[in-house]
Amino acid sequence: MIQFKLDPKSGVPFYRQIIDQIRYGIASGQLTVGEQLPTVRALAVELKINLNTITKAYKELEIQSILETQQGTGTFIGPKAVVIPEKEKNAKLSDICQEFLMIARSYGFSLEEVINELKLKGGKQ
Amino acid sequence: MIQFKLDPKSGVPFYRQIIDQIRYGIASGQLTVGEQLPTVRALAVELKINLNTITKAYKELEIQSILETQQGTGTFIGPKAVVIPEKEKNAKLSDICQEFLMIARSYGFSLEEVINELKLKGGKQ
Amino acid sequence: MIQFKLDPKSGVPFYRQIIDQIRYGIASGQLTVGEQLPTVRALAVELKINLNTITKAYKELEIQSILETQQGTGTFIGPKAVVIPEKEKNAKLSDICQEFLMIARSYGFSLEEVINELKLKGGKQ
Amino acid sequence: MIQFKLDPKSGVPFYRQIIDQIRYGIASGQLTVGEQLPTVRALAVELKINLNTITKAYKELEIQSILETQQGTGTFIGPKAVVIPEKEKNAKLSDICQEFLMIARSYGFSLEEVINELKLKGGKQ
DNA sequence: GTGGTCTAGACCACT
DNA sequence: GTGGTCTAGACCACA
Repeated sequence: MIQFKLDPKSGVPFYRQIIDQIRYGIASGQLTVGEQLPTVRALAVELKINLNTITKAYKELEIQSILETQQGTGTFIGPKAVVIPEKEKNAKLSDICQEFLMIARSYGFSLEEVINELKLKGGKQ
Repeated sequence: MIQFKLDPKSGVPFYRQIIDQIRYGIASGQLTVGEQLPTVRALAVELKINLNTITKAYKELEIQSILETQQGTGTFIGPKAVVIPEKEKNAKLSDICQEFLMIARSYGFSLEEVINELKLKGGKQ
Repeated sequence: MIQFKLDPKSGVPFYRQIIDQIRYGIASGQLTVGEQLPTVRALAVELKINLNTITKAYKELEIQSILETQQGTGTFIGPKAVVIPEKEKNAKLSDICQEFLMIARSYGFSLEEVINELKLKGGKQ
Repeated sequence: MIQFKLDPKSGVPFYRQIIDQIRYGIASGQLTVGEQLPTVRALAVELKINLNTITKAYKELEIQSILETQQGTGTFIGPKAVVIPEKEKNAKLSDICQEFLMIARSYGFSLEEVINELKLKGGKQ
């Protein structure tokens, strides 16, 4: 199971927050292959958002072969969910670090400051 | 002076990329107080993007008192450009680290991987 | 007798897969007029799917006069099972070929590729 | 450019028909890399369907790296649009042929009948 | 002008 | 009950 949380102030669209949390849930082992996700309706009620927004998030993950849906049955973590090609993974890591550094530096933060803050936050969880 | 580069694939809007690069230019000392920036027109031609996009970026930095526009003369780095309140700075640092960690984790990257990559990238420049 | 197989990934609904396999069983001579089909209950257990799904498939074939259900006895291949009006048959052939071509082309397959693959597969059985 | 057509009777969802037609347009050379697609609004008016339906189709193709969208600018055929891994392509060909044969046979059509019909239809276009 | 997101609500298809 | 599709309409963000 997994506890979803939405932050309306973040500027990140709801459906993307859901996608990120599911991806993180899988990567961190909270969600396991074959596990059923909350139904679109249940999650819509829980998060107090529209049903279509949940559908959109699930759909995108299905296209990416991370989720599998069976109409009339439910939505499940797909078997390929864990597999991320090493190549693609490294490229992605490089990408997001690059962008993050750019932003951090634009505020004048040094590499040390940033890493300290990350260690602080990272240690908590 | 400063060399602007735009990446259409990054998902970061053009005007924000420009803002980030100017802020970074100042923080890193490439841009100094009083220095003149390219005219909107010149930059629009150079980056092959719409004039309004540049205007929007300059305007937002002007609101933040980082740039100063003199009618008919041009746009300059303002005197307050370097000053960022300590309080605001820490909050910002926390914010961007928080979001970055969330994203990194959604791809399954560990804190160590991320920090290593950052050190690698950070050392180069 | 006939061995049913369901493919959840195909996108084709279960009840339709069952219908197709029964129709194919008849057309290929594996199922003969008067033969008894598995009970809905038995088939539901065997395929590990809901009882209603089997019922739906049988019911649709009953409407098409391909199956006959005798209360308390079971479901059988009806005597009209083999008869398909020539007109309807040609229209159907045209329909399914049309749709198949559209799909094949959307993936960039040429007519030759498709026909070769079909001959390959068709020869096996 | 490309001429879109929707068939409400086909049972195939609108957004999927659009996806198929774009894929086919690319595969057949009617749509070339970098070409701009109709705006979501324009296409919605042209096809007399809701704007969201077009958005959905474009979005799915964007996730598949077939289209690229720049907010405020438009939607374009992406550079990777033509590249389909040979492996994946063959698997797909096998898949769709398999399913097609199954259906064709369930109606009692022989391999010859089917191939003749396909040649007939395929020759026209 | 472009696309992006979200809502409310409807109806359909499948299990 | 499950998910799938579509509409009408709104408001936002970007160029």
